[in-house]
Amino acid sequence: MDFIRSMISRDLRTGKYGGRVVTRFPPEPNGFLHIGHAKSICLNFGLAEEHPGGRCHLRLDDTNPDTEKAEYVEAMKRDIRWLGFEWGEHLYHASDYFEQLYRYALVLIDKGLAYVDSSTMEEIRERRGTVTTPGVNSPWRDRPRDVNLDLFRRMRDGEFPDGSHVLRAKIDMAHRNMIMRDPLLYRIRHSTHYRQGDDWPIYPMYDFAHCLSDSVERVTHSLCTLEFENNREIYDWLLEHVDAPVPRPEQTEFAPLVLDYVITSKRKLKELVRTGHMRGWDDPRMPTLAGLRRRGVTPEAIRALCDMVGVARAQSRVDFGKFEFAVRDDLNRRAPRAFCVLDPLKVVITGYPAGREEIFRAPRMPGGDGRWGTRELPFGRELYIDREDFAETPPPGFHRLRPGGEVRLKYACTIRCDVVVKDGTGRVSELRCSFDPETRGGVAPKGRRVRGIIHWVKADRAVGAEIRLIDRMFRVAEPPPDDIVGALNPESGRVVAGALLEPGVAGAPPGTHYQFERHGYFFSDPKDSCDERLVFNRTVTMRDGWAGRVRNEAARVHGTRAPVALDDEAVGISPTGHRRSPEESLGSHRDKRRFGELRSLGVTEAAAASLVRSPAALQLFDAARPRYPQGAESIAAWLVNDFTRLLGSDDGADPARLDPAALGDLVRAVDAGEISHRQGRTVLAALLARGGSFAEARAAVDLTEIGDEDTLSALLQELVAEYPDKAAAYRAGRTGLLGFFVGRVMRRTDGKADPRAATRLAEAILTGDAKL
RNA sequence: UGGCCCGUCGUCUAAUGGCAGGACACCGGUCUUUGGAACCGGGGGUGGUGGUUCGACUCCACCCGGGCCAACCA
Repeated sequence: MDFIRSMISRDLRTGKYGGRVVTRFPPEPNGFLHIGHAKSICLNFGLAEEHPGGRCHLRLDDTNPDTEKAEYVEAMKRDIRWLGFEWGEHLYHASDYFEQLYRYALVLIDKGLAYVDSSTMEEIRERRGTVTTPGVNSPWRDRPRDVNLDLFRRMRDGEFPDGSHVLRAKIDMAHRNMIMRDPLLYRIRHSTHYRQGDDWPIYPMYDFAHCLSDSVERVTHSLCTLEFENNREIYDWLLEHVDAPVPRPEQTEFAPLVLDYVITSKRKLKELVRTGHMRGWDDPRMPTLAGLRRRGVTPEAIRALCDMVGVARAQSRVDFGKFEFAVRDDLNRRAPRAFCVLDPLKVVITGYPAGREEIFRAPRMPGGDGRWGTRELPFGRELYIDREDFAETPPPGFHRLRPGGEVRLKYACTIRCDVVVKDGTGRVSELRCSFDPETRGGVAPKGRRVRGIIHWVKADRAVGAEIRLIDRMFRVAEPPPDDIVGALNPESGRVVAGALLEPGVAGAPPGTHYQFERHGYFFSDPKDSCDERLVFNRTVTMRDGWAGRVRNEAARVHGTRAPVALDDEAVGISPTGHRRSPEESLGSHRDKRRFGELRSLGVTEAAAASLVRSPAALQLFDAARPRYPQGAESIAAWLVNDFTRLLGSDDGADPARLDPAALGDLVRAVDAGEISHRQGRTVLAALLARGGSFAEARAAVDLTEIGDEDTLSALLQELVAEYPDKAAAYRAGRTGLLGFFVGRVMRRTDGKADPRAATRLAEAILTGDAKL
């Protein structure tokens, strides 16, 4: 289960959204959906399907009139449905909320939280500062509320030209998050919107429109990709300050799908289409859903890929092999087999009468249950095989046809190459072969096994076809963003005009999948293929074991790889060549002095450095010490470890509630052995949550500990009986399993068992030394 | 140079502080009328250094590496 599904389960358990799961898929209709969107679609719509009563809205995020078109909306709907998802009645447009959004903006202005800025674009940019320097306030920042209200109304009424004013949130021009430096909320744009026409001269910005649209639709989980992490702060800020109804939607980010050899920038894809490098959004080389569909990739394969890739926050890059696997795995089940000769080489069966024809039958699907039936393969004196299935000087391991060698024509018979005929240029133009009638239909008499098996077609019965050998779009896995065109794979659209197919393929309607045996999976082009001219796109090649062997052979010949030099940076050493101590990473002299004092008190190096860096913890340290003067080292350790941890993980923990005296007492009690470290942690959590003295907190929490040997051994005996294989594995040397048994004891006792006793007993019982 | 986020087999991804597991790729084998498919088996991993803990992929600190943010785009 991924982290988003875990989060939703948790929300369902705690009733955060009253049991509702409402997601949304919010594309901007400024281009076509691509494989990257597929991940988001599968996630959002998948989540809705998984939960009873769950919904996923399709919302067109159409707040920029200059880039959006109705045709893109239609394409998006088509592509989402093709993937197998349905939004039902929940089709929305951000542009339908313009009136509501406008009113929300008035609320912000009214609260003094938004203002009309009349600076130029350049001025705004300059005053924003940089990531390391604060911005400066706009001279228009303190306009009176009524002026703002009036100006904004007039902006809405269309009184001002583009770029003359913007509406901005009034937050903080020195904010460390650049996005929070008075973000723009509205801009003036006298453009015709594809749905709203000329009704609106002002348009909301993404940050303003998105959170509010989510809120209007009562979305619960607003999922987006990692690059919006920084925008979460403004998302929450806006919902809070317009007093959006609770519970409010919450944004969660996940890693986008990044696939080797693919780009998913709509802007760049659009550019490739515009410049004619691609023949449209649905060019079969394109990573768009329309392109993939036309190439023959199935929605099932795309969904399988998304399942394989998972959902996480780590930046990741998916191996292209995963995509290919998903496609092959699906097509293997659904694509009937056929013979296709891409590069024909004539074969004359010298012993076969010229006018004669016989029919061999072959299964449409191999190894199957016969439901797919059989196909007919006419055979005669003149055939074609693929040129690459013959080698005049075969490389080692090659077991297809060679001069004097034998090969099996699949489903027909074995032939032997007797004569190689060449044309004037020295190129092989024809093979004269003899055939063995005994081997007809695949019978192999006398135990004579022929290793090579190749496909073929009968010369006068084959049907011609155009085959587009679609290949990966780029030559390199990670095309450089500044030179996409230069990285294009010139081979990705290779066209073979004169391919020959077995006759049964002749009537294939557009949009039919085939596996052309030994070549790969192909799909008759939905647009260009017709009865008069068959056109097939290669969806994916077969997995190529031969290529792998050739590769290995080459590696063997070229010797072993050079040893890899470990560079210093990779092993965590600074460029200056030495490892910095915690002390050295301290900045000021004051900090260094404090560090020295702590060290002389007996505080460890690591703890001292941490304490110096954390003023709040340091203050607690100083205040707690009088209560336990000898315990400097322990107090420091508690502060930098358990205390910091509780602050980071527990929402209810408030350091202000912690009485330093209680902390001192706590640490002393642990050191004195009055309570265990574990129990100490429990008490500390209580102290952080509710305050009070050590004695009070200690009395308030349940500190019972099961140390009783009889109870623990009985439990362990049960566990050993329950998991005999684990116990055996432990005895066989998998000592890591001790933790498994101890863990189970802890779980069964609700965390109350004494882990030391449990560990000791588990060891004794497992090794059979159970005299205790 | 700031803030936020992220580092687990080659790749993607799991593991309430308690067995480092799965998938793709790779290698080997069985079978096979696709150098395909199927089936079986194998190797391979927690970025580094400290710390806390009975026990750390998980918590703490620092270091190293990567990503995002300075559009009147989304």
